[in-house]
Amino acid sequence: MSGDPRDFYYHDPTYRYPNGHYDAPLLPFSSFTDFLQGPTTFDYNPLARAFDFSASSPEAFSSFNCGIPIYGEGVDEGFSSNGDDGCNNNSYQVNTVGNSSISSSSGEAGAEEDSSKGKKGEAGAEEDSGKGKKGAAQGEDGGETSSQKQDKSKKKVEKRPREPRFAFMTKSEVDHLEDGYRWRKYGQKAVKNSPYPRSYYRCTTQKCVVKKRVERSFQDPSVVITTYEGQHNHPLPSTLRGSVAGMLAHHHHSMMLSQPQPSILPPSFPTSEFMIQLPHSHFMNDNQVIDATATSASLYLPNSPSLHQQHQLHPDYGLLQDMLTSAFLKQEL
DNA sequence: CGCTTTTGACCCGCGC
DNA sequence: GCGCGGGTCAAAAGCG
Repeated sequence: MSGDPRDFYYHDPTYRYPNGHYDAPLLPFSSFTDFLQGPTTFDYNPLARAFDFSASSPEAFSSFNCGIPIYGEGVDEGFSSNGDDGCNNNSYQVNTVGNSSISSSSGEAGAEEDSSKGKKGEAGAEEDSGKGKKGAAQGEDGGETSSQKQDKSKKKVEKRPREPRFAFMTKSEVDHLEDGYRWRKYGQKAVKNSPYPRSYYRCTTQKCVVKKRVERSFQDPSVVITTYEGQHNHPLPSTLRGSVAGMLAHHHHSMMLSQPQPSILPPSFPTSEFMIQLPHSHFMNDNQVIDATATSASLYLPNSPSLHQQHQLHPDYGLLQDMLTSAFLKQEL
């Protein structure tokens, strides 16, 4: 881990990496002590969940951030660059609410192309990706392996576009936040320039290809950066209960049924729902900070103090959604 | 016993 | 072509 200077840069939200990536903006939120009862959690699907649910864990986190990274238009490849350059090291400097400053490096590395490495194992699931080849390597059979490799290289399989990703930061003592879904960890890697590792999780539901990465910000160890990729194709596990599950499931459901503009990436996360509505340019625009407490939420626009607004928080995060939407629209004006 | 986590090896794209 | 770094695989270990 040496540091690449880039890691410490402030990334211009509008900057696009050569690969086409956008730097993602992050929206910091603060204190929902409400549910915060848990140290945990929440992370995942964004805000929505965050807002309410979480339930299970009892600790509290004082603030969380949420952001969307990317959508590339080109979906594509973008992310894959793992290389050193750009992608992974993106770091975002986010405004902070109160005094905590949050910044993260999320690397968005994304590199996942789906197919890449073959997936053999779980195979079942994805049909799609198909491409996979198995990890030949692992085996020792050289022959096949090599042939397989050739195959791959020769045919360029088109990689299927990567699922939209959604990242957000959460102040939490625990890395893995409860979000209502069941996940299985399938890998962990050291993060460049960070003492904290990044963990990779996959949704355990069959045929669901949603993945998520969890890592702790090296700049602010109290912050956990969670990146979701893909959309769940199933309801929340019934085991999770309660309102949480119910709400989430409900929400999720409706989202799936109503995806208006496919072209724009509708990530699976509730939050993304409203994010999608925002014009890119503005959305990427500077850092917006949202401060939410159990009873109210505020959106701070660093460059426009006057836009600061407060709203009552409802049990239903829909309100938050509205708040965010209107806030962004205002900013636009 | 079944599922999850751990963990080292491997794959792959990219820059040099 | 090589090395780097992110992401994934899968055998082994751990856990309830």
